[in-house]
Amino acid sequence: MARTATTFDTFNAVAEPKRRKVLEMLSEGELPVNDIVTRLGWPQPVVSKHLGVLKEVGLVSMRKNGRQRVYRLEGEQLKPIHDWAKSFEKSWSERLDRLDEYLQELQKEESDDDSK
Amino acid sequence: MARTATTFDTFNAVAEPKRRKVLEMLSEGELPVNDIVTRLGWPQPVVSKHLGVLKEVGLVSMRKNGRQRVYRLEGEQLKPIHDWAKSFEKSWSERLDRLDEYLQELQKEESDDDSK
DNA sequence: ACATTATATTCCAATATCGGAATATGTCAA
DNA sequence: TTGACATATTCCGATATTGGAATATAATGT
Repeated sequence: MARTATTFDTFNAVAEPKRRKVLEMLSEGELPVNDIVTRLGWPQPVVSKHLGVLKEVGLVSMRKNGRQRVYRLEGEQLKPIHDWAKSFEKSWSERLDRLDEYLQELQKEESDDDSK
Repeated sequence: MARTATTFDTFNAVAEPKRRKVLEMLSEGELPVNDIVTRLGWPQPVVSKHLGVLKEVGLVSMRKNGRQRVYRLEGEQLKPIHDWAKSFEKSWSERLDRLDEYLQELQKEESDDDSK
């Protein structure tokens, strides 16, 4: 068996750097394909293919406007990734917690000084 | 050119469902390989290989203990993913914002009723 | 009907993947 | 040293990927 298909889920779709770039670009508003092509400077088929993958997993939607196809970000689809990563938050915030405690202790000492 | 290497970055490493499973398991505490093997029921080489990828990108670290190798989660490495996804938060919270407004409006109407 | 514009699709080569089987390496114990 | 245990590595087959080139499709204007 080979690697999990790219179109299988959001995690795979987003693993490709170029696709993340496209999503970032679309986060500022919907865009027709050609705008993405000119802004990013990639060959048009490359852009279309990546948009195809993103559409397949629901990360973008498409609307026809004349002969243009306007793509729009569907950001809710990124929430599962956010939530999954966030579920590990504890493991990177522990250090900050300790820093917090330290700072609180400093403050306490300061107010002790004040009360003198 | 083929797909971006799995060992290239965290996003790719985490795109594989089995590797996410391993990370979730390690989030409860460090474990030697064999514990992971028996808990997940996967062939030992499969587990070792996935651990290898995770170690390569720094998502886990390893410590020798006798003939065992104990793996530990390095959760800070997931923060970039969290932050990236969070940067799109606006696009999925807008609906909720609107829902909030709606609910607040409902409440206001209710208290108007109360005041009658 | 035809040319033009905008985009998608197909075919291809090079490459990287994942899992399985077998085997190698490393560590301890007797 | 020999054996048992824990884990990593190598080799392999089947498959999916990405980008490029060429081409197909679709919509518009003349």
